[in-house]
Amino acid sequence: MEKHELVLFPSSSTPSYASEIDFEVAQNSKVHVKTEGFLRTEKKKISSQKGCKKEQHRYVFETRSKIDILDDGYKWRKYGEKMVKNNKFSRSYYRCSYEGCNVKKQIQRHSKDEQVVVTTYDGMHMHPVEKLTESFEQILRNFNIYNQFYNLQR
DNA sequence: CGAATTTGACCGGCGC
DNA sequence: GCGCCGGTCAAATTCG
Repeated sequence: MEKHELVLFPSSSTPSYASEIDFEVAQNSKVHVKTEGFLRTEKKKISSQKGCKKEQHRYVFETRSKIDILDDGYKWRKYGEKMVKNNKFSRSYYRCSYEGCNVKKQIQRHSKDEQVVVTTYDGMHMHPVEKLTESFEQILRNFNIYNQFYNLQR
């Protein structure tokens, strides 16, 4: 059985909650999801609005998979790529191409284990997904559940 | 030919 | 203040 590993972890030191889920995304393909309070809010200055600070959500997950680029159902437009220090792989910057949607994500490979892809999401989509790939439909569904759960708790 | 990507320039925050 | 570092812009280029 081919096993993917999907690990959600907080970027802040204080996780809001933790959970662990196993589910199958396809026949003979299981995904193990480890969640340790993956959402945090952060104050971010928006340059266009002087001094105005905006709360943004951020969550990060690592995926060990043969697949390099994870298709999460959203349409992304690449806008940058940068070599990061102490990492032999570059980091890619994407923005959600849905009109008015300000969600961004970064993708980079783990410096130690090059089989691990680290994906960082900034912001939350306030519009429906445009497409769903079969293998990641349930992952997405879990994301949405987590987002709703988190919003209810605040 | 319009849209997406590539890639060096640019910019702002932060540490020294 | 200056230079490094990470993030973004945008012109050129490639792609569909």
